[in-house]
Amino acid sequence: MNGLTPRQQTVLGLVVREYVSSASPVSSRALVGCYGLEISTATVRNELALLEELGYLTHPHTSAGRVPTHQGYRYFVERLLGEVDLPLHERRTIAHQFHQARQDFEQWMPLATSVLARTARGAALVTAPQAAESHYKHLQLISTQGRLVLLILVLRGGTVKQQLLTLVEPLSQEALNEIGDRLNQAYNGLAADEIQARIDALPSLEADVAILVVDIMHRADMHAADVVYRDGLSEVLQQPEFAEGEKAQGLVRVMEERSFLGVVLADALGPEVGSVRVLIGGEGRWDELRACSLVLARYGVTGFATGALGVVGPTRMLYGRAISAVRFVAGLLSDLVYDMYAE
Amino acid sequence: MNGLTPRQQTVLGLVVREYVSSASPVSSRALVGCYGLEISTATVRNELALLEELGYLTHPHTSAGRVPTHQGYRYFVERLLGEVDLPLHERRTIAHQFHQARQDFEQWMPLATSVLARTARGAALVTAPQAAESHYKHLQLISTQGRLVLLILVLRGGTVKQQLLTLVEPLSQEALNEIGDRLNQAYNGLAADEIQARIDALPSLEADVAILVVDIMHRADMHAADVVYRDGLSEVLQQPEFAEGEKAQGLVRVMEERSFLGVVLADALGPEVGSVRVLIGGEGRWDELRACSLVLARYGVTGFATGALGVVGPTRMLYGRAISAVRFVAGLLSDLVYDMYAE
DNA sequence: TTTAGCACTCTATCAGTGAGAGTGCTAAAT
DNA sequence: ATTTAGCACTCTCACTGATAGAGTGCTAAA
Repeated sequence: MNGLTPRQQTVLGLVVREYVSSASPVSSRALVGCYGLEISTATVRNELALLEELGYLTHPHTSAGRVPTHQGYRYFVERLLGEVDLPLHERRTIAHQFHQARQDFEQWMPLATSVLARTARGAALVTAPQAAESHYKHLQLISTQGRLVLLILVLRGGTVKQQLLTLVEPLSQEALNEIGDRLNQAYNGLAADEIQARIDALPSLEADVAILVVDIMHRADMHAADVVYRDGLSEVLQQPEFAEGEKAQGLVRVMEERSFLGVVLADALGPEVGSVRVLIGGEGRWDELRACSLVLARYGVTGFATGALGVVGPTRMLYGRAISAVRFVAGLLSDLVYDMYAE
Repeated sequence: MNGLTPRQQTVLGLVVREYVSSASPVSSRALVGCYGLEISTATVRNELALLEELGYLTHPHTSAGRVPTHQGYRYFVERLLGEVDLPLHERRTIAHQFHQARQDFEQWMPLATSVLARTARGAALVTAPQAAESHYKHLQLISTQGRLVLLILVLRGGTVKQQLLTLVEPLSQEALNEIGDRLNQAYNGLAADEIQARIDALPSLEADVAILVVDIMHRADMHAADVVYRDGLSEVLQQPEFAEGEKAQGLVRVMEERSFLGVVLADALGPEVGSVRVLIGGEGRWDELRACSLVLARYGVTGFATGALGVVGPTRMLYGRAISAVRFVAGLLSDLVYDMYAE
């Protein structure tokens, strides 16, 4: 069903590349002039007219050059782009940065986001890895002042949750340690529901803490994807398609609104770690994204912990760079997650 | 040195209020018509001309109404606004939300940011509270797999830092607990430098961990303000002053760029918790902020832990709302920090 | 099948125009 | 001395042609 002749593919590819780099409609003359085609402008015009008829290109108006349609971009991404990869020196630089930050947990997400934004030349979004299901690893109760206690809960995979807890009456740090030790022995490696099922057997104080722990784990399962790291928004807003404030505002809203992001990520990616997905112009489902493309991937280890990451840009984006950057960074993050979960 | 007559003050105040609400230059007719002044438009025009001569107002062009200058806004904020406060029902709603989130540490910053943005009708920025100096509270080493160990360090004030640690050879969880216990006993309440001074006395394994702890604490002291919570940017971009993409981009860059924020916050606020500061049009020092005003405050407990928060908007912003919102939220956050540090 | 040539269309730009808004000034009124 | 009415003046904004330029689509020849 690949209805395009080789020459049509060449022409379509050139139109996309030229439009991506110039941001203005591409004329037949520009194609022949800049890319050394061995055919005349008239022939190119015929091909362009045909490609337009097939739905890969449009006309802003009668006497303007051609602009790719969403369908045109899709064809480009799926059939013309081929397997792309970042240049070796870039891959090396990035891998080195990740290696340096390997031990420093808190740097992972900001680093990934900033690297992704700069490499893909777009606005980057990264969500923290979320465990498929939280598993208890370690609890520590720390006495603060009077009846106020700081509860630190470590989950499998290294997620740390903290919560305040007000006791009915003050307890010594030793007493708190004992409670912690008992719960740690009883619950190590269990999921929230399994803990829930064993609460009855506990004395009341431990039970209170355990209820809180279950509550925290449930919340962690629900809301982990809420934390979204962003970077590179201002770079994207420099693109001419966002010169009008209204367009710019649309993009900013997409980037800012938590709920929307969650829906798009879930819908476009699904729960499994897999290949890079490209979403062009909202793909008919999201009107707010009509002018934008997203390049998305899920990283991590399916069944243990995964997160999502992606690049947002105008439909006229550098798909090659974006796709390879997303794939590469997703791979590096997956490695980090794998190290944390392999047991 | 208050050179303005009462009537001039009234007129200036009305111009500011009207311009803030209408976003277009204010004519003498509009002032008399909408605010029921008992004087004619001609008299108002005389006053306007005088206020312009004194530098409080400008003219976009000959036949346009008046627009406040930065100096005009400053006079308005300092002398005409008076003591403002949020309406009681709003204060109650916000206090209630904070009360609900009191126990849930991780909610504090996002909640404060979102409340601030919505209440002040601007873009909100909040930095996490940073201890003046980190103090050791508790260490926990958690065995993960093989030689990989998760180090959890709790600092006074409830800050939790996590870091990976690769051992030379695997150790059991019990052995790790013993190391943790020994360090906890030795270091409880100490600052990084004090720990540094006592490392020599330790066996080599403990010493390695202690070096890492000191390193983490130093990093915490340096970089805590790096984490900035943001919200409400898209609302501000709806304002007509950001209709051109270029202006919008300037604002987004200010909001996104870490380094810049740090400088502004440090410079405009200083290290002490104090009253609300208003920065109008960059105050001559920051050109990127020429079209923006910031309403800033430091919250927390001076000498223990403080953070900064603020609202960014166009110079034509609702100063009354913004100032009272910033003050109120700063107060609530200070209370939370106080609870965490009072010992 | 390709190409040269040409008519045609649409945009972007510039100057010109008239309506409208709002001021600044002057002279009269209080 | 202050306030006010009246009016001339200025500047913007929106609309209107008119023009140059870019680029296509079509036709007829190679």
